Amino acid sequence: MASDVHVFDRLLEIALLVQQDMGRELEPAGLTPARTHLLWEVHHRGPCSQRALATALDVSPRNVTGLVDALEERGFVRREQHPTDRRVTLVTLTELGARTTAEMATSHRRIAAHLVAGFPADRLERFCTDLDTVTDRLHELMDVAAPS
Amino acid sequence: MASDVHVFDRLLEIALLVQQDMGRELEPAGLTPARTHLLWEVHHRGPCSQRALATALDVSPRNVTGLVDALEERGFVRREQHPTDRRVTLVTLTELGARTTAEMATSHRRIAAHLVAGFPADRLERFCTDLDTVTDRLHELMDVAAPS
DNA sequence: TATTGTTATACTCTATAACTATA
DNA sequence: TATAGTTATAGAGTATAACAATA
Repeated sequence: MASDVHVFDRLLEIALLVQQDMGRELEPAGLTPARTHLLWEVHHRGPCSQRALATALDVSPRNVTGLVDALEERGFVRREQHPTDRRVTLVTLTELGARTTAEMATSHRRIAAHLVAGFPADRLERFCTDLDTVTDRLHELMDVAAPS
Repeated sequence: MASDVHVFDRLLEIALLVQQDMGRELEPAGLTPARTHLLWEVHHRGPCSQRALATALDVSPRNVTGLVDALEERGFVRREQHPTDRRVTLVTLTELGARTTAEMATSHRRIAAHLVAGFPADRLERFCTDLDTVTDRLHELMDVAAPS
């Protein structure tokens, strides 16, 4: 049963499932996948400029404007002035945003725990190592192939 | 290094990378991710009704209409009459569509082979088994949680 | 009456290009 | 001159609702 194709098909399937899961219960609150992704990024990086977010998400600055607009309108983030550079807008989490991302993190942990429940320590260890390898090679492929 | 959270983060990362990769060289030809997904489905199922595609892709019938319109316009698929039920439109691959999906399959095999290159047989075997387990559990989670 | 696909309408995500305010 | 963010415009993906043709 173990074959190369199998691996790719599985990864594709997993990609679809994970994507579907991200922000399914969140959509009612206006947290679409793209907005969730941005919120998640701010959660990890702390207050940051929209420019930085555009780069991090590999998306146009214009797009970030729209996403931040929507998130601000719904109370998840706040736009603040950069202390020294007046061109820059700093995006920060509101209390609601912080609470929401904290819940997401908890949810991720719960899901991940369920996914590998019952794996003996050494098996989990190997699985993580292999996942790392595959991820690294995917990154390589993307970077090498990217320069159109 | 091996931990539950690690697994989820990796899967999320992989999801993003795989998604990005799917149809990057194809976009110039008008093959966006959603259209590619539909094309891929027809490749696997053979000629099928738009209704069946809507169900398979978990998407509205209206959406399928648009995707098939675009694919037909670009010569990847053809609409044909169902032999007995005149309500039904059968979507089939054109020669171009068949050639394109064949190339995609080849590309998948090449990528997958690279991802697990150098894995000894038993390690690949275990990795596939674990991927299967994780995929199955993801499916479970989605199905259980889905009924809103 | 139920089903298939379509038209109508609307919202989200995304991009490029032109513009404003600041460095 | 270069950078950060915005307005303007456009294409793609998605959904619901109403409708036509067919079963």
